[in-house]
Amino acid sequence: MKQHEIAALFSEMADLLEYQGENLFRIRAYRRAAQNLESFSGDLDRVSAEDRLTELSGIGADLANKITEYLSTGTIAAVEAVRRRIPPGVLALLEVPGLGPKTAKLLTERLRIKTIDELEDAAKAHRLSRLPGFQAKKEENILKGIAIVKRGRERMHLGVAMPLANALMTCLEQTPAVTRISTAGSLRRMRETIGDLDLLVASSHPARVMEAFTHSPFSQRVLASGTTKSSILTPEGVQVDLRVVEPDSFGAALQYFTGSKEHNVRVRELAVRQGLKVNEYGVFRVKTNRRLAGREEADVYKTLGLPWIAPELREDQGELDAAKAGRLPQLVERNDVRGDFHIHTVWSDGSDTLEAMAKAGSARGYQYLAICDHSPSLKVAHGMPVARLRQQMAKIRAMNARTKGFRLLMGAEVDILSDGSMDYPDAVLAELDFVVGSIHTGFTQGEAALTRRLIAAMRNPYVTLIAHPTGRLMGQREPYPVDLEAVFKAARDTQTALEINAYPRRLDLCDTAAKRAREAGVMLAVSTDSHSLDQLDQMVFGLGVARRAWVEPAQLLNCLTLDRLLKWVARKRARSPST
DNA sequence: GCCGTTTTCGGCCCGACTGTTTTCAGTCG
Repeated sequence: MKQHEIAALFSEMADLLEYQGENLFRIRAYRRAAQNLESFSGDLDRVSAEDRLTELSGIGADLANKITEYLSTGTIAAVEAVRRRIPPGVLALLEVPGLGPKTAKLLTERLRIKTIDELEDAAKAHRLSRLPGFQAKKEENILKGIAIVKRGRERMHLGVAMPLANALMTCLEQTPAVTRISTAGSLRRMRETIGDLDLLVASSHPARVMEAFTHSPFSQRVLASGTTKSSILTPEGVQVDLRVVEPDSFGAALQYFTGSKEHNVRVRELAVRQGLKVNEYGVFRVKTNRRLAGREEADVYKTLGLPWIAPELREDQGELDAAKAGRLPQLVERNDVRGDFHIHTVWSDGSDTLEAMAKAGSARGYQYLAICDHSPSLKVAHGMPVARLRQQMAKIRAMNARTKGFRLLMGAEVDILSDGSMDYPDAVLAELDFVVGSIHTGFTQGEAALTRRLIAAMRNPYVTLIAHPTGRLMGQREPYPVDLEAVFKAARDTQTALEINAYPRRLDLCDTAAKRAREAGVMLAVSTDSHSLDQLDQMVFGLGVARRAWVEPAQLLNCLTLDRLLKWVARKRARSPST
């Protein structure tokens, strides 16, 4: 994973250079190289040894040398040199919103301010107003910015952001001046966490929309307010940016406001090479300034000779090349999903009955739900002893006998014990339709042991799916250390599926890991880990991760029909256990 | 610092808002 270390160094270098007021394009080159390295999944040592580093996008002769230098010495002299020139800690100043490199440099050089605390003291003592271009208002804004940093700019997970965005949109839709409305930004791209919420409105009366927005119950404080762009802070401390454009520009504005920034830069570069200009108002021919597109987002891409690109792909991770070559994935959609795995009920720690879950699954158009309550060692979750599991199986069999067109699968979420063995004997697992293996204990065993544990479970012929493979809970628990590449290889070799857990705090595998798993030929499954009826609808969050991982229906276990799913499970069981 | 179906040098995406400016720099997305 050397590429991540190098990416971090390049990224730091970009920040340092920015602080120094270096050439912006040089800074961007470091940022771009860092981003590309971050998503590189090959063998960096080998590419370096074969002298092919410059084949990587954004890596030229200079950065290739720096990578080689790091691979052989563990440091990059140029980064060390720049570090020595800059007072330690000042980069933290850049975290204050509204405070950029120019101001940070001014503060350090003129007032010797090196930390956010020193900055706060200086602002309170009105020492900043002695600086050129500084007056009371700027001092005030810096103090507000510090307050935001200190409160902790924690990003929301999708489970918080999505309902808030929907409530805001419902509120704004009450205004007659609003003709179209959409989410944009990282929420529309379905990133796992969201910083600020971005909303876009089409209207011919922007002032009325802005009025409604800044005076709504969601607006506790107005951060910025213009005719086309305003920002508010909600009572929960969430920043919401609203952009209003004429209906003729809605598509172009949606494209622009959805981002990512890196994707947009690429799109605009592509436009320039065709004598075109893209901004939030449309696509224009540079020479004549004639507008060629703007009302619909798809027209923006079409005018540049591209098919529409799904928002989840817009991260400058090769989607533009794929689009040009006509090789965009046919991303999985909600209607492709035929069922959900990993469902809990009152039989262990869920809050709804088998009957209620079956009804809810059927109502969502599914063919099947795998009921997977906990195994006995997970006492806190009322894990079921074998006898109780068999009672549940009998009940499910009886229910299935009475229904047509929908089936509950007899499953279990079985703990993978610390030695890699399963919490039910194989003879019991063999009675089940679907077995989910999970680690819930012993997170501190270390990477080697945890990896061995997961691989041992995958070698069990009855284990169909590994749930939440890294165990992370965003904001609560870091992922446990595990060699994912080894896990992917074992998953493919043993024909075991890996879960994209759709619970918004988990989203585990995450998008980048799921993408690597897919590239490694692993079958994935999105499951909600539902403990109540409503949570079945969290499928959409897991699908967001799958789409960000370029997953097509054929790569997702729960897009199989019931018949084909059962055959898939049986095929692994028919193979003799791997060695 | 990267990159090339105009180019190996001279470009590199584009615009809104704020504060303080009287024409713009800084910051943000």
